[in-house]
Amino acid sequence: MSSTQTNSSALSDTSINVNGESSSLPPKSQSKVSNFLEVESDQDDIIDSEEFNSTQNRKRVKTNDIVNLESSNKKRKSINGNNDPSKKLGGGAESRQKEALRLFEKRKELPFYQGRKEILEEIMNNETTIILGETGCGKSTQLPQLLRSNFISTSNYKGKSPKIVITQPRRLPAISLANRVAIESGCLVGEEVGYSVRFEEMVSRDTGIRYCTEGVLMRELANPAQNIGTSSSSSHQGLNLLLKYDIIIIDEAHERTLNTDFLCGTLKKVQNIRKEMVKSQQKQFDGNGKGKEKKGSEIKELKLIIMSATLDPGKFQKFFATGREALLVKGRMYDVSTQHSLNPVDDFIEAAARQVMIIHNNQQSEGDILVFMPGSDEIENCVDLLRRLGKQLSDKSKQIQVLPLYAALPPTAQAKIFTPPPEKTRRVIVATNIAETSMTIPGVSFVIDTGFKKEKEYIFRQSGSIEQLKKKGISQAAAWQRTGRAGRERNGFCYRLFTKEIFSKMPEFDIPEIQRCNLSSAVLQLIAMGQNPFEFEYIDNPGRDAIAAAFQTLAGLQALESPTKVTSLGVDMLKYPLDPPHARILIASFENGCTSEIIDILSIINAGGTVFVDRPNDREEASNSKMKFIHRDGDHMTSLAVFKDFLTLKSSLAKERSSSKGSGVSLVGWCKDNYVNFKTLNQAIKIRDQLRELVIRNGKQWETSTCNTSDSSPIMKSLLHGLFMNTAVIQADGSYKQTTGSLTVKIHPSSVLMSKKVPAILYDELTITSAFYARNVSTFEQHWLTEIPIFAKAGKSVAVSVGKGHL
DNA sequence: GAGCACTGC
Repeated sequence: MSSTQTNSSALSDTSINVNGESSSLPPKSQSKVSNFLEVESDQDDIIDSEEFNSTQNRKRVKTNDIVNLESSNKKRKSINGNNDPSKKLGGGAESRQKEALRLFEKRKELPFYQGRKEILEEIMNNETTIILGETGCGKSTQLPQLLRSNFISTSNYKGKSPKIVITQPRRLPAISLANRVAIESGCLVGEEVGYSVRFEEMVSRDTGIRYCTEGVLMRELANPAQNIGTSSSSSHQGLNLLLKYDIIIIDEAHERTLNTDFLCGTLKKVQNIRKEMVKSQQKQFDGNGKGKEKKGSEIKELKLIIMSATLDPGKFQKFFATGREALLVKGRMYDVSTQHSLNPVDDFIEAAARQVMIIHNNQQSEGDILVFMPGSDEIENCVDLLRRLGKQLSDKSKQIQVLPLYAALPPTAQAKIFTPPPEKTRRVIVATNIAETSMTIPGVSFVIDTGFKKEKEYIFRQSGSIEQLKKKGISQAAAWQRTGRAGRERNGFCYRLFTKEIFSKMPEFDIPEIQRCNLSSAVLQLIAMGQNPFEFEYIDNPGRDAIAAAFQTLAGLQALESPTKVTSLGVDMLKYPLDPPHARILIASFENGCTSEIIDILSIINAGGTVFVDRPNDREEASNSKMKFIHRDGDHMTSLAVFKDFLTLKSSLAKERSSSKGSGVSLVGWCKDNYVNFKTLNQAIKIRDQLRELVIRNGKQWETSTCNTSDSSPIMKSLLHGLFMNTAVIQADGSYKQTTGSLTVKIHPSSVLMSKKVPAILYDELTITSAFYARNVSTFEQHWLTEIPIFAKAGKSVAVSVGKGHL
């Protein structure tokens, strides 16, 4: 039995197929390729040739494909000669309406549109609806429009269209979907259809459909005061009831990000509170008979819609107690034949390369090859091997072009996958998980899956958490997701470098993020919302240990007055998009007079990359170049020095440009020459701007820095306020011992302090590989620790008692 | 003297 059948039969118990198609599966085709034997399809609806032709147009309006969306926007941009779709397009309202009307004909062909009646009815009749939408069914673009135009007649809305929010796990889809739906609706982005993501917002008073990232909505839930013009009744013990929205859609819920889970739990609560409020409001109106007068401030119930890929909907059904079947909407995907390795593979890099060459040499059919690897190291090895093999191909035969793809690659290298390959060349892309969900690569017909990924693991310790990046086997769900990448444009093949038996023993789903990450930020938000993290309704409980660890961190940071109440310091910490320790550092900088420098340092840390590029090939040149930036106090001050030079050059280049004097120097060029990571620093600028704005909005100043780089003590003292758990002091033998724990830690070789002997160190993170390595390290004076509350008070009992006392 | 999955506010 194929896994598809397993999957589908599981679904048939719990879902209604709204397209009215038979749920029985077509017979599977059989074929033999190389050492693979078993053949499976991961798609129920194999599209026959007639259907195949008729879907050619549909592909252009395929909704989940962000690359398609982008390219369709780009086309539009070039037609109108305008690079910003948010600005007015060349044509006026009339031409937009025309375009919308033309697109409407295409939208009607989407599976989602065809099932709209059942979908609408289910949503109207239930407070929570779960929709399982296959790739390409159009759910993310069509559902909000459908609700906006068809929900008016229901009694709740009294002639007004409902206000809708739809969340996405990632920024790019939120923006792309808003752009797409704006075009379909015949409006400009920010009018009827808008979006809000970090650093960017396009919404107005008229916006009826708002796409946003999950994090944005989570922040909104925790910040009742932030909403301008909302009455006091809109919040409930610190929880924003989101009264300005009628319907909230959680899209891509199957991804189970930390925010997916916290949103589901919190929104369920909001939904219940609003239901109670509607009831008591009704009683009040019935009592005094003045209901009509108060119509303006009338509270409405909240409708929730959970949309996910076709995975097990049982968890969501149980969690929301819908008592209803989930709606299943068929998609527009092509058939993918899946084959497993007959024997276990011992060298997956070599096996993957060999399989690439077999496909390249044997297959008649067209299409590029996508290989999934766990990490960059394996990718570079595989790319080297493939390029060597590629050189052995005869000049007459079709060639291969091999490209690596992972997040740490510079943008120019990443962009190569979107350019057409050379003539008579098959492209081979060797990628990490980035190609599983974050990036859609065009032209792929073959997937080779090693079955591995890398994942960060947290080891919670009272003395501070330890991180480990581990190579792990993937889940069955992830294997199907990878398989699906071969069937986006035509029928495809997926070769799994693991046996069918290994597959059957893989976990069915990934462990949700909430069960494997640091919860301190989320727990602080929950408490601020008046919720008890130990009693919060979780889809999957993160466990008492993880919650207790978060409590302990927060207590140490003085963010908690009691397990159910946040201190004013804690309230201040929530005002910034930073982890609690980092927020604490920022707040400490207000008193230490070094906010400008601390904002810069925090921006670099949070930019999600290294300051210096580190490639094995040019390590010596890089380390020589690094010398000129080195600050004796450690990595934080060194990063700051690089950032300051970067910013100075940036502003002088901007001045040059305005006076049209070109010096030929570029920011990117400077970064290259100095082995500095442009992507990291550029991202840091964005974060810096946002933090500066928030500091001012919260009545503080960042410009009045009183410190200079020769005396970094105010900066170090500020860092210590957030990182006191991450400190160690030197021992007689030159090793470092934790101050809050008993581990012996080493300074990571990437640190400027690596071979220095300093009395005490603080660090951003502790990782375990061949030893416990402290990364991003600075030195400080040990006696400063007495200024830190938990060290000042006798022992470390404060943090522990709050963490443990209420378990 | 070492190995760096991916997001997001």
